[in-house]
Amino acid sequence: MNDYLELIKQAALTNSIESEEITLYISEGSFKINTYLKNNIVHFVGETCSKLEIILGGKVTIERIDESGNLMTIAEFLSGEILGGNLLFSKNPHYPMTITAKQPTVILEINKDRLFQLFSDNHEFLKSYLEFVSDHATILGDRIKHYVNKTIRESVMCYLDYERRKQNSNNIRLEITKKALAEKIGVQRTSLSRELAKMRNEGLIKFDAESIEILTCDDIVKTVS
Amino acid sequence: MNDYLELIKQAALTNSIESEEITLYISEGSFKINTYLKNNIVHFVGETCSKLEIILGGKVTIERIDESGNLMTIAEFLSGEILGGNLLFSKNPHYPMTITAKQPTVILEINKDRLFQLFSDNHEFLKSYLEFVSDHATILGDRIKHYVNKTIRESVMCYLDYERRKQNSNNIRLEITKKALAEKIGVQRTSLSRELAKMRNEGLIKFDAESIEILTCDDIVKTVS
DNA sequence: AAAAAGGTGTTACCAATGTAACACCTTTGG
DNA sequence: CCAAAGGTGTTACATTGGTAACACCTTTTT
Repeated sequence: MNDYLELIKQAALTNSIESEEITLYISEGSFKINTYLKNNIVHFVGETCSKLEIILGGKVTIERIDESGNLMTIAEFLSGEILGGNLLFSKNPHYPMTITAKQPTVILEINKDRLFQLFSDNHEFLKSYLEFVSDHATILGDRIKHYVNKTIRESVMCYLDYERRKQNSNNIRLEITKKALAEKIGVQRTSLSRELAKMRNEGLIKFDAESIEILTCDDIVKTVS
Repeated sequence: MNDYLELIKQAALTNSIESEEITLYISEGSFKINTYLKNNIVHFVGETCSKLEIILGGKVTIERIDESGNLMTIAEFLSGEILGGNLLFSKNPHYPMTITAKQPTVILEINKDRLFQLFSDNHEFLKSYLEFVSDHATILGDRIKHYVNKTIRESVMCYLDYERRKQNSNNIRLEITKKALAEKIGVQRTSLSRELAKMRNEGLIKFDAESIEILTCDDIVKTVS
């Protein structure tokens, strides 16, 4: 249990709460720790959201399955991020999509009443909470923009640009499979494959199963406005 | 000025604030009233958001113009709704898209510090605020789902279903022009026109310049899941 | 009333992308 | 080590929807 306390103190949202308080809240049940294994479902689509959750470790994704059974990853949340922040106080507090753990995941659950109490007692906490919720909402907004990015090439460029900065190299190691990448950007695997082949023909990239090398940065800068 | 006070007392978010307080806030400048004419720009894309705004009357829309100059209406906000609620406390508080008044519009502007103070002083207000922000975020979420609705037919079905319920009739009077409808669902006018023609050929609808009549409800129910 | 502006309907053409089918790898589990 | 499962690359085909061009209306402006 103490290692959980440590994790809670590390999370940006909860680090302004005293350890003794945390212990108290856990013992009285208004804070709770849940653990999930890989591919466990954290929340089903339509489930009522009645608690705020903070990811203490691991990774969850929000996925959408359309009528034809195609999978699309809408968002990915890692340690320190919150779930349900936008839902909890909403008039229609139902998870709009299924949330799944993609790795062994530890989640802290905060009861709604306790949360509201924390807002009143701890202005620092309220400030962090608002910041988190706001950032999430803008992430969702970006996501819209991202989907308005309609061509596959644009989506690929976005991804490459992001990874290029992250890995600080033009030779990008693929941390996920191409199949997963296709799901991430919401296109067919074969269409992604085709577009990558086109980009190779045009001399923009080189690639194999494990990596993509960017040959001309100019176009990326142009495309990713 | 008194008529504004009246409007402020009517808005769901602010109706828990006492009239005297409101008057005080206005006189000290932490509340401010702004008015806009039709097609005035309320906020430019990229502008920093430093205040919360409440629409007291009129209508604003959030529009996106893509590289090719095509217009798409992302959202529409009416009296009582708030602007900037998701931005204000965000780390990157810039309006992601331009906000335009579509009618003569009156907006109440609340200073960030005053807002935070109100959260502390008035828990009812905090609750309403959280509810508003949450609902907005979920609206944005729906909007994603809406854009994932990729075929024009699906978007049209959605619109027809919505209007059918609203007007309580299968013979739907078009309150907006077809051009505007095309912008609303983010497609070319001609493509919408073509799709409507197809649906007419298939015996699903009849239409003219002012109305669309739904002939078979079944498909709508099937399409709009 | 004449002219200009803007909405509407239609169609030929084309680019983007989903679908399906297949061959070929690599990884995993018995 | 072998077989099954799952990722990868490729291509022919069909559909969707954007573009452009035009004719026809209605509304607004002068």
